[in-house]
Amino acid sequence: MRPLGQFAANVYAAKRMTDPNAEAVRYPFTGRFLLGRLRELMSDEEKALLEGIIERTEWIDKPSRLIARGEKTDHSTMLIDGFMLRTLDDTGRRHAVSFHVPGDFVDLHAFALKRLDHNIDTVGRVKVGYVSHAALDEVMREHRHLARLFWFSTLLDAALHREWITSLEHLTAPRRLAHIFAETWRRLEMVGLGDREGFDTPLTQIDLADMCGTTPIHANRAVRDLRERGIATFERGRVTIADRPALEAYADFDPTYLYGSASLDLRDFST
Amino acid sequence: MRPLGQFAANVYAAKRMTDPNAEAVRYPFTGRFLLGRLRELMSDEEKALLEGIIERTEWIDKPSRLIARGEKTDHSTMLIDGFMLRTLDDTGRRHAVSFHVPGDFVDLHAFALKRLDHNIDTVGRVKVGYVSHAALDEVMREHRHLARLFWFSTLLDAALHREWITSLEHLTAPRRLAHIFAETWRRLEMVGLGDREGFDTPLTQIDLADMCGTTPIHANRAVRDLRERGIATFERGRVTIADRPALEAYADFDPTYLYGSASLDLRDFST
DNA sequence: CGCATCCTTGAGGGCCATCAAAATGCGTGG
DNA sequence: CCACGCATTTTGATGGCCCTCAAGGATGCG
Repeated sequence: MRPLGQFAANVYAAKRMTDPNAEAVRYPFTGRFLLGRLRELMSDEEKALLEGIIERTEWIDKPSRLIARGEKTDHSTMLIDGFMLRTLDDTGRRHAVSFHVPGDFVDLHAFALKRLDHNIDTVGRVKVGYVSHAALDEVMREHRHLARLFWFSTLLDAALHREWITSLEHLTAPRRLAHIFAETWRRLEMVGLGDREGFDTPLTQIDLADMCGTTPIHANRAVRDLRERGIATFERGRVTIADRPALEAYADFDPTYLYGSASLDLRDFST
Repeated sequence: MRPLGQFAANVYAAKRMTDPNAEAVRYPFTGRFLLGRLRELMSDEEKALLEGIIERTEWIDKPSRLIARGEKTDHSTMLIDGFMLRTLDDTGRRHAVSFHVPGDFVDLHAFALKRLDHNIDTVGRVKVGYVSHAALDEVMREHRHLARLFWFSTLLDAALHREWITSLEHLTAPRRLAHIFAETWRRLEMVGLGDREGFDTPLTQIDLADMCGTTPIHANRAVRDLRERGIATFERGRVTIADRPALEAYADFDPTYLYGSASLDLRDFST
């Protein structure tokens, strides 16, 4: 994988970055949206507008299917706290096509598509915020730059999909798992979550299997492989990374596809 | 895979559809853009605008890398004739993450991302049209509805990615190949290409391998599998589908993710 | 007619699915 | 505090899919 550029070891060291925690406090519902990516290009007015169109928030305690494939929706969902999976079912089996962390506008694309071609499933306990499509439409009509940022955020999803495809095409199951851990950790860092040793997550090994495209049994062997290599450990509720360079090397991980602020030369979105 | 709804056997039979060939004649560069999807919602003014911002067209005779990963671009590319692959390289091997047919605005997302995280490779002989980002920006500033359609078209790419992921996660190589044939045929039909028996394509078995995430050797065995089952044959330059229902059943193919006009209830994009 | 590219086939081995079963951890209720 | 049920995690054995290495055949182009 040819690297596109250097990525600072500590993504928060980059210039023009926004302090993650301050944002999350000031904008409790939407403070992590595009954090670590292009949030530094959002004006205070835009941030306030976005925060203001969250009409309702909700805690969902148990893993559940928030939106089923084919359902017609008139609102979109901001993931405020916790994790979600985007999934597709085939006979008796669930397949994950992407994973979401706080700050992700998980079904913004439903605004344009109206019906999703996939499910949105919660993982563990989550807090979500709802925005009506009518409100989105109104805000976007008046605020072209914000509309452009919304577009950008859906393009990020597509970039994640592409990386997931490549990962499925050329990595073994343990390496794919390593890739998932590496990506998740980076994305959590971007939005001010995770810590020095790893991150907390309510994912089960069954979820990991859905994400790796393997069986739970083999996912377990992949977990064991990472443990025996001294790369990472997985316990219920917690992923601990013992050796980050080894993890990222094993996964053939190059974070440029995340379009993080630390690789600012990657895009030019100031208009 | 749970079907979302019925898809007419002949996608052109649906109401409110635009005649594919007439469009391609009237708008020689962009007449297939969103054809079979939401083109019927484009006004004549919008169609003319889009056609007008194509600044230059070019025939490219040999398979080549049109845009390399990481390259900075100030224009986007409309695929007018022929086929393209979106690829990522890893050590010595190319992996395809999506496939493009005429009418696809292949790197519209480069407008927002500026640098792509993947390559754009041509397959066989292609004709492309170029649009500067400045022109795109100007058109989108004045024409909100057209801007929305551009957004929609990039969301289609993401939907294709998701289907590709699912296909990789749960289908064997011969079935993935069948899925690629089924999808390609449908998409060509949408834009007025392909025919009753199949479609012409300059894809090699090496390309098929890159698309399936297998080796060329195994791709060849997948081709043989489809031939021996009486489902489809692949010769240089031509895919012939012997048994469409068998093909689509074998591939577990449900075309709703293509968001075609024939499944109009899938989205509501009239604003 | 030589060369390059693509297609085809065979043999051996590794990754991962499936079937089967047991151990661990957690929440609930007694 | 313990008993119990349930979901999750772990391990073993067998077999199929697909990779790798190797080699030969077809096709098209200069």
